[in-house]
Amino acid sequence: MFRPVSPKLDIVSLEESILRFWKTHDIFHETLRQREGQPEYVFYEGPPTANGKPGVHHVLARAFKDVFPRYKTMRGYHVIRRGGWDTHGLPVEIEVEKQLGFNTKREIEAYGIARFNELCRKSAFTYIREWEKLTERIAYWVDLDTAYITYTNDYIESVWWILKNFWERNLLYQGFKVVPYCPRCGTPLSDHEVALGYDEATDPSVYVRLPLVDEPGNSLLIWTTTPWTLPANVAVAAHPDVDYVVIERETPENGKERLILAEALVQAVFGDEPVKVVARMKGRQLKGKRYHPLFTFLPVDKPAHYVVLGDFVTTEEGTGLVHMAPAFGAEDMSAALEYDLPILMTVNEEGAFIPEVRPWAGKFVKEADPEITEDLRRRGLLLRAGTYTHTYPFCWRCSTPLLYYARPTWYIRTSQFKEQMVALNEKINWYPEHIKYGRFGNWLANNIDWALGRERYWGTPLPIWECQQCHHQECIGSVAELSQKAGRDLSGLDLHRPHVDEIRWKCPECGGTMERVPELIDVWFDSGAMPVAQWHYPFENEKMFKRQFPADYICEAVDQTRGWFYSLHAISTLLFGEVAYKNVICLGLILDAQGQKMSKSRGNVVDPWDVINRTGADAMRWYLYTASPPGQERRFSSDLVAEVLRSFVLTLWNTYAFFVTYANLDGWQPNPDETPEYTALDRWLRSTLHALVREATDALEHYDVLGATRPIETFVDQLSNWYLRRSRRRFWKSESDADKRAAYATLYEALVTLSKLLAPTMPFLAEALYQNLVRSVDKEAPLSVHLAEWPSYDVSVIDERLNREMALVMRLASLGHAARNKANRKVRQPLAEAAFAVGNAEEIPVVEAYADLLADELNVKRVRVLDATSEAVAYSLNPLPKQLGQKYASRFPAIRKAILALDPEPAAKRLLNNQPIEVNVDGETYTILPEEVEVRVQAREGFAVASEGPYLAALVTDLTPELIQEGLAREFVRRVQELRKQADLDIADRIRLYYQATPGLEAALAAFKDYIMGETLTLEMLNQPLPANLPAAEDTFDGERLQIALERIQR
RNA sequence: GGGCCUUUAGCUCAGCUGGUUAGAGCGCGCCUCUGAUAAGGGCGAGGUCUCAGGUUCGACUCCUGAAAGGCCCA
Repeated sequence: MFRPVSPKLDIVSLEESILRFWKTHDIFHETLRQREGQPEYVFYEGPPTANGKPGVHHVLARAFKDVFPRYKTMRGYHVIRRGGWDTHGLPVEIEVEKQLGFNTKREIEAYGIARFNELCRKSAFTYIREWEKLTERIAYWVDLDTAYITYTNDYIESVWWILKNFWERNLLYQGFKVVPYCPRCGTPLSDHEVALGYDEATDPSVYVRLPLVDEPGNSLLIWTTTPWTLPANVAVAAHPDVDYVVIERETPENGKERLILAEALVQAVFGDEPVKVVARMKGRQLKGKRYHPLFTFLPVDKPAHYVVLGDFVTTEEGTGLVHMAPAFGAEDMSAALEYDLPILMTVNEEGAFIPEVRPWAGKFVKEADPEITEDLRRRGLLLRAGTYTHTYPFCWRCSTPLLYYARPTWYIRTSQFKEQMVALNEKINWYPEHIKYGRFGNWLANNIDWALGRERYWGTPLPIWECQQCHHQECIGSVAELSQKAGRDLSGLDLHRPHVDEIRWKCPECGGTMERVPELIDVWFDSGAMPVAQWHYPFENEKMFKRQFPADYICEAVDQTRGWFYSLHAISTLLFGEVAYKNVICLGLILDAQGQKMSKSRGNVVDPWDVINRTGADAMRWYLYTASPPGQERRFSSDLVAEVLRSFVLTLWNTYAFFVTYANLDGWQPNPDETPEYTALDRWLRSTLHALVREATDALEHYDVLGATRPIETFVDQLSNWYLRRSRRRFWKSESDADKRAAYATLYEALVTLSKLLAPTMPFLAEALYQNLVRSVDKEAPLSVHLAEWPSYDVSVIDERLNREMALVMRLASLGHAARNKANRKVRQPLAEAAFAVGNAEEIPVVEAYADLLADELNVKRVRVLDATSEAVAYSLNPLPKQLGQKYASRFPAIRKAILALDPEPAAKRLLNNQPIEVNVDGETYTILPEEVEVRVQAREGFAVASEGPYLAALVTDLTPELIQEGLAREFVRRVQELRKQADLDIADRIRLYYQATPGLEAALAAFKDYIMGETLTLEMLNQPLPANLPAAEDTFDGERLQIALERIQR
């Protein structure tokens, strides 16, 4: 016996009970124990930070991460799935700062780094319970008990080992560079962090005059969107080869003025205003022209305020003359080095003007922009001020606009490995593929050195110590090495600030004090180091590390292209000259139902729990797999998931419930010793099923989740709405013969196979089916579907021809229904005959072979093929462009025309007899083959037909008295069944039936008494007045009146 | 400004290496079927396949350009 199943499905409580089952039997760990010693399939978990609640996008990533480890486990691999937590970095610090109400680094230092970092350590796991709950509920099997944590000493020590390796190979260096800098966080950002924070910004747009010293009345005209950098101006750059002009214009204030700018930009700057060009010159002729400085807050110790030349100057916007502030721009800095210009640092580390810049001292630079502009206006130096909207980088965490700012910082020489990183990328399979040479490939090809240093508190300290006196530097690669330097055992030392900062020793060169440099490292380096650091390699676990490197599979969203995907790749390339991962699925972003990005500020964030509690985790997972290709951004809403439940989950569930109900009624059990006598329908379903297994397997081998799931939907639809519908009678009939057993065996095989095919994607439903279908009858079977083997397919069962034939039969059945509809003949009314036309000779036997099936489906007494001399139709020819076009190319239109000009009747007859026809075009004869022309049929007047392409169904709609009586009998049966249902009888209950009917109906009932009694499980059928107190019904149909009542007969 | 992606029915998506009548599901209207079904079947309304050029006997599909949206980078 199978456990009885209700067609009503309470999905949420079902899933919860399966969670308990997995927990009780520790199935997850059992899947690992079972595969101990088998080949490894390596998966890396990209560590999330648990200081925020998990959202739908995390469910997306986790759903996709989960598929392949489960699948590979079923294929026999040992798949360690170690979780991980990213715990360091600014996001954590910012949360703690908020909690403490801090805004500046000074406040943190006053509070104490030790106490601050303790809070960070706790904060990193604020929502860990939420993460654990959600992870478990969506059945993402990952080992959180042994998860690696980036803040542990072991993890940090491994990171230090990597850095020491780089140090010894001279891959770490300190540079003074203009970097994107967050004044609020007080630290430079790496390029991939900058990449996270671009947004639309509206900045001032100001045109400023710089009067020339030696040519009174002439001014250089510059343009900038950052007025705050003007006090640091030391030069103006022109392009040597660009044409510049001196123009003369009227001014409201003082009559005439002359301005110098690029000729190409005159129109853009002055528009329709009439200006007169009074001179023209190349940029190089401007070189050395001196101008009056705009501001003189800081002294200049070198020559400044003259025109320099630079190739970076463009004429795409502005004036073609670029103002240079070396402290605040990369190009400005390189020009300053080239021309030995002074560098004016007018801004402090918090992004405010220093005291020397008197009018705006202490003011955040961006807030000073309007005042600076006003100051220039008052002094007559401002030509025009407006606004300019462009994309500008903001801090990815705190949204403060970044400043480009000259800072000393540490770098990794990744650019030296550019070619190797590009070459290794060749070995990685990217899904979708375009990322490989697109976004990721371009990023690698334009690689610049990795800015590693962070001037912050909570993170992996950069293990470089420097002598305060002679600047001798040493890099430390392990705790043991540090102990040795310090001369004491430091194995218990917390490797964070401020504790590591307190370790000092005597400089071996000069006897000064070695102190750690102040920087931490970029947290992306932490995550990219996980292949090594999760095992505390090379200090221990060497075997484990080697077995678990590189990863076969990783999966994250596209925003990790320059994040984790890059940090893994860069570190692995530099350290081992090897890829860190072989296959990677790169997921698109999640949008709301309107296609808008989900964000807290828009208030359109969907809480994954709302979806899970409504429709269950499986339906949510399934939606994510099937809705669109994984790399594409996708819309998401609770309603879309609910549709999955209705159309897919419930269809499958009801098929399953049907099977269990009838199998139990018949006491059917799978019997491996019996070879079922399959019907054509059974063979078709099995053929389709085995083809499905092949397709899903191939898809998963190629990391194609969509290709492994959508075909299952199609199959379930065919299973339920064709196989089962057509087989209902076989299950329903009372004798238990070979035909019935074959039907059970077929349906059983399909359901069990489905449970396995669904195991990686719908782990709950798969388990529910498996437990009842397999475990309840076979105690030897693996305890869980997730411990079972992935199904194999039998090529000999796959019969492509049978699949094509059945597709044709379905199509003809559909046309038959359409013809009935047009003729206004409901299906319950039997008709004498249905005749079909098909497009070519090969399809004719198919109709004959499936005549019984079609007759039953369409409720007709006879099925036949319309013959070529048929009564119902006229023929037309449809030359097939695919075949003929490819064969005859440009002659195709003429040949087509010639075919259409033929007399269709004889031509069609030849073609349907598989004979060629001939046409003449321009004196040449062409032989046209039967497969090159489709024969179409058209209805003649007065027949009930429906057609599509070459296919046609025609019905004989004349009714004989017998047919009418049979129709009445079926109407009667229908009413009785309805009443049985209303009376809440069991499917197998026998009944006594009372009826009263008008004469026409009464005669029909008498004629079809046996049929009726068999259909309705009636043991006694009494034409009597209805007894009181029994379930009863009355109805009028087809002009007849009927009263019925029934009672159950106790057995 | 550059790179990548997307644009097909009201919605979510198919449409294979070009083939002449562009499909499915959901939703809507009408009809129908049912002792597994929360369903199924049929018919209908709903499409300038974002736009403009080009290649071709033939373009949703290939090429060029443009537009809108998204992501990424300057």
